[in-house]
Amino acid sequence: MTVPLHERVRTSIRDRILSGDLVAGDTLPSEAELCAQFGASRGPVRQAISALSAEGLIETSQGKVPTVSRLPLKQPIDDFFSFSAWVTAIGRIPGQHTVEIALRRADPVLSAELRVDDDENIVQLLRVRSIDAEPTMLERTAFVAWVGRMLFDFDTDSGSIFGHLIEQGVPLDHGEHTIDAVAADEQDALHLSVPVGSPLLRVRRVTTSRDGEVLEYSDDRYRPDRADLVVRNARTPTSQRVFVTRQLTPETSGDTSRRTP
Amino acid sequence: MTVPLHERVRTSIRDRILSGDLVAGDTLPSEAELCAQFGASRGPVRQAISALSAEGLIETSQGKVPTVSRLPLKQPIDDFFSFSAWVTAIGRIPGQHTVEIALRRADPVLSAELRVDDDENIVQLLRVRSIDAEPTMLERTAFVAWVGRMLFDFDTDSGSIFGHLIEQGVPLDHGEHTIDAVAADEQDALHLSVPVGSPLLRVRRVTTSRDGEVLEYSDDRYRPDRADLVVRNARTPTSQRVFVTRQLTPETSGDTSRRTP
DNA sequence: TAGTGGTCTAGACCACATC
DNA sequence: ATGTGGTCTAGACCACTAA
Repeated sequence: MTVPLHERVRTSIRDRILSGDLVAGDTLPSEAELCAQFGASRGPVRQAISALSAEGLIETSQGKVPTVSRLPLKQPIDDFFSFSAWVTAIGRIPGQHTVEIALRRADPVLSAELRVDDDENIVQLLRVRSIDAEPTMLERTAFVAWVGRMLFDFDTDSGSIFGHLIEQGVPLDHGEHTIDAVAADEQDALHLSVPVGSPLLRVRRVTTSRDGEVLEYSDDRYRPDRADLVVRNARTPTSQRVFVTRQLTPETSGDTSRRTP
Repeated sequence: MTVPLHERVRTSIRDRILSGDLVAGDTLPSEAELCAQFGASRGPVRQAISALSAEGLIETSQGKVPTVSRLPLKQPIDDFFSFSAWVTAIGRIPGQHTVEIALRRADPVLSAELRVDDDENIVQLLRVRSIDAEPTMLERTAFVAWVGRMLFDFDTDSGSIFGHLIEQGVPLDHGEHTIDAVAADEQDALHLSVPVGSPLLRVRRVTTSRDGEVLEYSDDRYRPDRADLVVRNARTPTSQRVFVTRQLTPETSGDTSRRTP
């Protein structure tokens, strides 16, 4: 075996959690049991447990057997990539309506983002995403040709393109999201049912493989009265983690602007 | 000593890095040297090194002595809390102009956010933040009284309030940032020199102590042509980390909206 | 009280980097 | 060839939890 023992223990436990064999709140086997099970000493077992704890999958404390975290089974990471995964995770029904899917020559802006030549073809997709049938986000996505072609034999109204591409083996791994605000143009206004010029939350995303090859570029615009982004972080040097997720805009989202008259 | 040996090793090395004794790119002592230095075996030393690596302060690889990361000395975490820290870190000059600082009774919305009674006093601050003298962000902050009082003997135009409060021992630890888009109101328009109704990127932040006590609430509005937020993440289960930071809006930020006509 | 995880030691072998 | 970190073992003691 070239794969280290502590890695084998780690992936074994992780698989049991992600597959649903172990559910939130369940207790893991004790260290002694794991040692026996893998014929290992405590070192590798503890290394695996420590890594899973850092990963956020389990929680440990002295004197008690580790338990599976009660966080969403899907890591927030995945939710942040996939609109469908997020909406499903919060117990709502995601919807999508494909306005257009086309294979065409890249224009200068998109060819630069996707790092392809100006005369290369790319696949473009325009979709309206909704939550419980209410239009929430307008998505303008561009794929490099070899990835985008996989969408022509896929019903883009049926669910998560991201999930489909990953199943097909597309190595989507790293995402860089740039967040700002824009005024709705005519197309935004039409599909999101807002007045032209109203403020939208824009998230532009460049998705790459682990090697840094650009696979996808997207310009997503959210109705701010329907969805927000949330970032949680902490200064504490130990166990500092950052969580990013979307959230439904709370009903009571009061206007806190003119509080200092 | 009740504090574990590996913790002592860890904080010792971390202090040397944060104090500037060890600079980006410098090599740490080897494990053997650390063992001798602390009179320890390899276990605790490796545990400390592993933690520092997870923290992002150092980088390790087989056969080579660990080196101090060349990431910004301040973690992105800190940059995301503090406007001044961020602007300074990117080599620009931060500026701030305090429009108003006042001790007054909390209105219903703010008292709810700060979790104080309706009849309690809070400290409110309205500041224009700028980069290289260009107004970039309008900040409406509210502090619980005992924290806010520390600002009356502090020149709020001189720099980072966050830094000042932390120096005073205010246990600012956890932040929850809600990000959306709003249309500029009259006050926004006046101080940011934009037309009324133009889209602004809004970041509302609730800052709490490690115990969850709410200390500060802020409503920050950015000119999207001046500053963006960036979120980087990865799907890979191992070493998955999320980075959030601000960035200057690139000059070449092309409009990618009407690409699918 | 018995079992658990948290800490630490002492020694070993291997893969990799450097000279 | 030597030193480095990566891995693993076997045993020990302590602090905490739960029955």
